[in-house]
Amino acid sequence: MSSVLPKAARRGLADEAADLVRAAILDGRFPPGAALREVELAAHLGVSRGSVREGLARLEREGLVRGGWHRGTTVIEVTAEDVEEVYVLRAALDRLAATTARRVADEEHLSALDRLVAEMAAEAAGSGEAHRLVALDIAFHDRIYAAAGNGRLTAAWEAIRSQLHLFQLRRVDAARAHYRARVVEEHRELATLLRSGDVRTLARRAEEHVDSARRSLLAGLPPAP
Amino acid sequence: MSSVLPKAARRGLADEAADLVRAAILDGRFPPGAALREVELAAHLGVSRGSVREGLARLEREGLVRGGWHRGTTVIEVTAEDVEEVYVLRAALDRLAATTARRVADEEHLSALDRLVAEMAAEAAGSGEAHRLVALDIAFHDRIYAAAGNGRLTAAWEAIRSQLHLFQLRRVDAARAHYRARVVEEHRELATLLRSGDVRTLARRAEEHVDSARRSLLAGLPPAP
DNA sequence: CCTCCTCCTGATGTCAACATTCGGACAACT
DNA sequence: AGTTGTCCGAATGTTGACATCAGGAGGAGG
Repeated sequence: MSSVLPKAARRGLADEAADLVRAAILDGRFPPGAALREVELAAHLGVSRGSVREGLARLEREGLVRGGWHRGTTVIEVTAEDVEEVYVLRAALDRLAATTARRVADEEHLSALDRLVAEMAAEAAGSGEAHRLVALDIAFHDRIYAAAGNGRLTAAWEAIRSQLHLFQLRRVDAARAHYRARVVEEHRELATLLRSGDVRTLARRAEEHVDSARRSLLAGLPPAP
Repeated sequence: MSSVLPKAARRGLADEAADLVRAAILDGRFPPGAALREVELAAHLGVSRGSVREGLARLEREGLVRGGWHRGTTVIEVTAEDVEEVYVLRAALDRLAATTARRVADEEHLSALDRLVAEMAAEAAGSGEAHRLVALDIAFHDRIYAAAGNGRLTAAWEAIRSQLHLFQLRRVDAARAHYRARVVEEHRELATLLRSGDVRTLARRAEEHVDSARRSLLAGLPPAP
């Protein structure tokens, strides 16, 4: 996840399986509501059910899937209520992350943010895949949380990160032009404020940034699913 | 939790194991830093290693234990940095939960809060176990999150709830008299503000409530563990 | 005496088979 | 016809055995 230190931490098959399934969900190969059967996944991924099970538990922690007692695991739906919940929480988390990062971020993190904005600008100018722009968007906020250096805060962010990723992908489908036009400028402003801005202004802008995303997504959603 | 329908949700052995181990940690039978060996727990609880493993994963999601690749699972330490992280995040979450609950809470939740304050007052007057007072403290905030009705927000709260429980137990050890004296009044004020208070005042008081707890805990901790 | 290498021990990671449970199909009953 | 009770299939929950790995004890070499 764009960490500074690759750390080479050896991961188990459970993490591997979680990554594969997560990628499949974000790619749309598992549409919202799809059932994720353990035996099926185990056979397809070439690992045991135990590992798949552990990987699915991880995705459940990320909020990408939901499961119940003897009721299997399914991909979450994207209802207006879900979007509302995630974005309201994200606004509070982003506000805290931004104000904290404003205090403690070092130059390395700040320049990394500038670099990401530059990449976003290049990507938005071209007409490439929208997926890549969304990935850069998420990576930008990953950096802010990393800069804040609060492990629990980062964990809370990671608990909604994947859901947000899924939502943002729908957002570009719904409002592609609008998204491309504003995404670069909004992030550039955030990067500037993080380097040398008033804390209160930064807090307000961080919340507004989320609110902007929420509204543009809700506009393209069915009102009552 | 206090839903109209008890739902009688049947739980698996993993949940059972997680509950047992969590209780043991909060009781002090597993002190901070203690190693939680899977085979040992499995034998002692009378279940298989797989179930214990899944239960430990759940406790890891709650932040009560930490684990690494082939490095086992250990109870978290209580360092000043950990306390700082949890309370800073909690302040942001509590602020959001309180302001949301102020808008959407129904009478049932509000009267439940009053009832909890009354119980706390009765408990603080007597000289019973401090554990019970802390449990009521946590339950009070559980109610606020339930009243807010945001599932993701509640999940974020539950990710630090058990750690907070652990910290608060240390807090009463460190500053027992101070805690008893203030805990009832602070919660009573929060309950009042939730029923009919200015939102901005409520938000400020919610953050101050957390800050008060943080400082009184940090005061009784070793400076550099 | 210190350093490095090797091996060993105890633990976790992984697996495939067994037991339990949910949900719907089907039929009997009212 | 609508409802209730029963049965069956398929998926999950659980288990014990096997494979793999981290960390330290011990000894050879410097």
